[in-house]
Amino acid sequence: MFNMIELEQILKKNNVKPTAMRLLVLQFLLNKKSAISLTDVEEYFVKSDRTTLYRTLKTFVESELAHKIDDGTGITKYALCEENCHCDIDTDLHLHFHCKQCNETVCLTDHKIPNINLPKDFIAEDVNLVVKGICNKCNSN
Amino acid sequence: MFNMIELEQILKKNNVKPTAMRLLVLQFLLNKKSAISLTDVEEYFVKSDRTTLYRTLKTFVESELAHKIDDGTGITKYALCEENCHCDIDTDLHLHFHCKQCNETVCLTDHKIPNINLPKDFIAEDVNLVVKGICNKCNSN
DNA sequence: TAGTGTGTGCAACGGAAGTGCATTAATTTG
DNA sequence: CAAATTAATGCACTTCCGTTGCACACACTA
Ligand SMILES: [Mn+2]
Ligand SMILES: [Mn+2]
Ligand SMILES: [Zn+2]
Ligand SMILES: [Zn+2]
Repeated sequence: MFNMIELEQILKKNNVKPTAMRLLVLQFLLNKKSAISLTDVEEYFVKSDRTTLYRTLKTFVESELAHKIDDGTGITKYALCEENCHCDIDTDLHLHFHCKQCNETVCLTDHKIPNINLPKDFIAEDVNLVVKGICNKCNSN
Repeated sequence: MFNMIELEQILKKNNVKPTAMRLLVLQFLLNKKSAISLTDVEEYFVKSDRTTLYRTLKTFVESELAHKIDDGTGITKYALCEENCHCDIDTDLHLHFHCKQCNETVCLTDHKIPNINLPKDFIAEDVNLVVKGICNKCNSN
């Protein structure tokens, strides 16, 4: 996948100091196909503290390296942003899909959020679109 | 607004036994223009217990009298369904708007959720579309 | 090397949803 | 009508997750 040098560059590009933990969490996120929760990271890095991981993810979100996902499960998920993403409402926001069977949440980055007509005087600043159902993997089993 | 007889009929129509508390909560919901949280109800009915109100709302949702709204604030909101609503994915689901200023969440029942194209083998069973920003009221002040 | 700032770990807190169980109210049945 | 059954309510308690405060460790800079 990615070696440490590459991981470092990703962090530096987003003005995040490449500490050991951050590099590992970044690697973890890169290897995951679906969105992950704090608990997921916690269970993987048993040696590290929950708070550190929490703040690592927070740092990633604040530096636009990752985005938070509210998939309606009540558990906040995280996923890496795509290259050059600024979580812009018109160009970057995409659909999220939560599978009720395998309980995984995925970014459908190809499915941008459709333009939404709001009533007069409403101003949109952020949009969240989540579809729940059965994912492709679970469906073909 | 609605008198007790009418309120009773609404409950009975949805096979909910019209207890005193349920009638009052129904009335409260009917008078509210925006979606309400359990805490909202709790603060209004100080004499009643939170659990009772919690279960009242739960009963309403289960009997399709009301629907739950996850507006991304982390606090579950509730709003009455429209006449003949069955929370059907194709016909009933609508857009929700959360105002960052007044902190209110409203149902935009006229704005049905647009048809969403999913990748192959994905099955949609539920959709949640929430727009955050500034509402019409806050915008005109 | 001393000093300053940032990152990490431990502990504790807070809000909100949910559950178990006893009590009370309503409804059915003899 | 009285007894028995069922449903609703109230209180206490739990759980889960996100978050914060503070002390210590590490890293960089003067
Ligand atoms: Mn995403
Ligand atoms: Mn609604
Ligand atoms: Zn699945
Ligand atoms: Zn507003």
